[in-house]
Amino acid sequence: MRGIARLAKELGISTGTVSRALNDRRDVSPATRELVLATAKRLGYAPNQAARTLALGTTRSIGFMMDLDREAAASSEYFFMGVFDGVQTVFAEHNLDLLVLPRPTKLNAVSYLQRYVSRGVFDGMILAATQRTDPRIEFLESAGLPFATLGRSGSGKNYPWIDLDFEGVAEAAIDRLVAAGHRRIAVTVPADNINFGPIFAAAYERALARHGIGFDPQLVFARGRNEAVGYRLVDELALVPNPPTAVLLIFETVAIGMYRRMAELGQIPGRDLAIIGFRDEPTVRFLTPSLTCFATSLHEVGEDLARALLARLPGQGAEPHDEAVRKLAPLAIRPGESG
Amino acid sequence: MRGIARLAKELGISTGTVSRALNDRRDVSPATRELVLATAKRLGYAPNQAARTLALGTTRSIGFMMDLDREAAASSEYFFMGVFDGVQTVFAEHNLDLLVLPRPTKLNAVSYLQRYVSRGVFDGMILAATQRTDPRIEFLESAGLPFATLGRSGSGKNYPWIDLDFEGVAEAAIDRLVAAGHRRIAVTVPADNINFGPIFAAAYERALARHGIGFDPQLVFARGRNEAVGYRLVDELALVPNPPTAVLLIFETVAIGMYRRMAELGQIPGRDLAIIGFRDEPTVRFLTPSLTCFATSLHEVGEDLARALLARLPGQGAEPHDEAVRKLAPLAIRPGESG
DNA sequence: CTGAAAGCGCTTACAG
DNA sequence: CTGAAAGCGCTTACAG
Repeated sequence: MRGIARLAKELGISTGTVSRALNDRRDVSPATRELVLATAKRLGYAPNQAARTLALGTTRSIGFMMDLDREAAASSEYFFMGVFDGVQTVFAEHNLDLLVLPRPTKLNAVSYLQRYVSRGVFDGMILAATQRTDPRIEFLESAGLPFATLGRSGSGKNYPWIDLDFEGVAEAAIDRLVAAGHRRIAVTVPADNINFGPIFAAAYERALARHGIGFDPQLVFARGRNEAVGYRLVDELALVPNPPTAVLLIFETVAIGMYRRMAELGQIPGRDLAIIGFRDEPTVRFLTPSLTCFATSLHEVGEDLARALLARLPGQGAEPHDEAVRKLAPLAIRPGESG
Repeated sequence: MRGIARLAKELGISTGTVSRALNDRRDVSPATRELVLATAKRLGYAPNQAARTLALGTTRSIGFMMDLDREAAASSEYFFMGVFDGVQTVFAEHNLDLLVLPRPTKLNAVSYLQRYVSRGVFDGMILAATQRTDPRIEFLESAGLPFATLGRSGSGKNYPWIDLDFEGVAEAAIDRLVAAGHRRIAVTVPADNINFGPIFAAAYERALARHGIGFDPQLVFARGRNEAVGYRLVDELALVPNPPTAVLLIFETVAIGMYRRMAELGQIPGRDLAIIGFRDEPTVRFLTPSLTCFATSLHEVGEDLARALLARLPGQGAEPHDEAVRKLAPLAIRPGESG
């Protein structure tokens, strides 16, 4: 005999009563509740999750799908660490577990998701690195599983999302560069179909327009996110006719490669070329001259994401047709010497 | 009516037969099997995971615990992505799911593990970043849950592990540096209690001894893993009495900061200071002069890890007292210009 | 406040 | 080859 039955036998009471005591129902005498809890502790009892799920119809666990494809991920492992931590801060208060789903590179995203969804493994799901059109979103909507996304998308109807304020970043960066006298400002954008690519590019163009600066497609560089990109970018920028005097980076790690190439050329960021990065990742904080970039709390992004999903979960007093939470996480400029 | 009962009703047969057909038992007529599978597909049926687990006593999912603490993680950015991918390659053949458990920074590692283990959520567990003495290992052994670790440890008795061949790296690196005429060779080691720290340090010392070079504690730098460490390290090395002419890095990312500081000082890696890094992460591949470092297949490490665990799972024809798999993943030197 | 019983959705001896 | 039934370990109306 095992599980709750063993406890019940040990105590000479029914399993029903043990269950009620364990779940803190009020219709149990304080005495038995004490006794049950003490015995459970002594015997190291914990309720079997599968049995609980089956009886309750709820798993209390949430999946967070993560792409193993380095390029598709479009965020570093460190990025997610902060987010996971934030998500779990909120989940802990609601007795929810976070389980991360690392999608193998050779598996289709939707089939991978489906595998879990159809078997009822999760009560809800979080998606990251949303694409311009994202079949995962359509799938989850049609499956009727509550979900929230880190990033907007052209797909889907009424789902909650949290996203970084890419528009705000582009605006603040361009304002700062223009104020410093720059008129030829390049920008890097992602090379893939991640949703924030066009958003960032459009915001860049709008910000320039506000200052009466025309858009020059030659100044837009669709590139990846690693240091090697930055190393090459320095030379590429110099080759543009009427070369830019400043560049705004969607991936801050690119700055590391730029700094090194510039050092080799005897150039100094902020003097010979203005550089503004995106997030102030620990990985770029060591750069000198200090990199101008933007601070945001990944922990808070995670918390917001958790709350946005929570509001969609049944039993949270929310109607399924209530408007979903949508929020842009602000990024505060951290002025540096690079631009 | 839902689940298997709905299928059974639809087909006018018993749930038992449906189950047998679905699970490819042979005591089902080919005709009914076909029919059941077709109907299941048409209705989008997938077996409820909780019910299956409860009936079978097995979850077919494996947890991979990951530390969210950036320092405790002690692996570079993309390290785990490769490993996860490899693990899942093997798991896929055995119908096992990999779920990653991101331990919140403020939660004790053992309590976090226990939360899942005691509720029977996983059939097995994988641990990474093993510590010199690692309570998680003792806990899992006492709980009797099959597990494997990425990294050795002083804790535990007979559990399978896969580890990188730190000894081989130290040896090959020192051989190469000594052959190039270096006698004053510094080394960086982790600043925390990760298990490979002392292993690497000892191997470094032994390798020097083989060449008749005495150990100088002033040449050992216990440091973190980021670029800032490298940026400072260049100056710290120069301050050592009778300064080293070469340095071996346990964390290759440190090289990025070193390269930048050296560029500022007009120094060239490989000419003014020999540098050998550890793994050839994509993140250091862009460095010029090219960094001498070591290649290993994270995908294979993941596959080995999966197989090592698999051998401990019940029903794999293995006895619990069989000797556990223990394997050092080889790293092949990639000679560069830096040292 | 407590117990007996049904039910969650599966699987699997056991008959036939 | 198939069906009826028990069982996996929980929870929760329903009686009392």
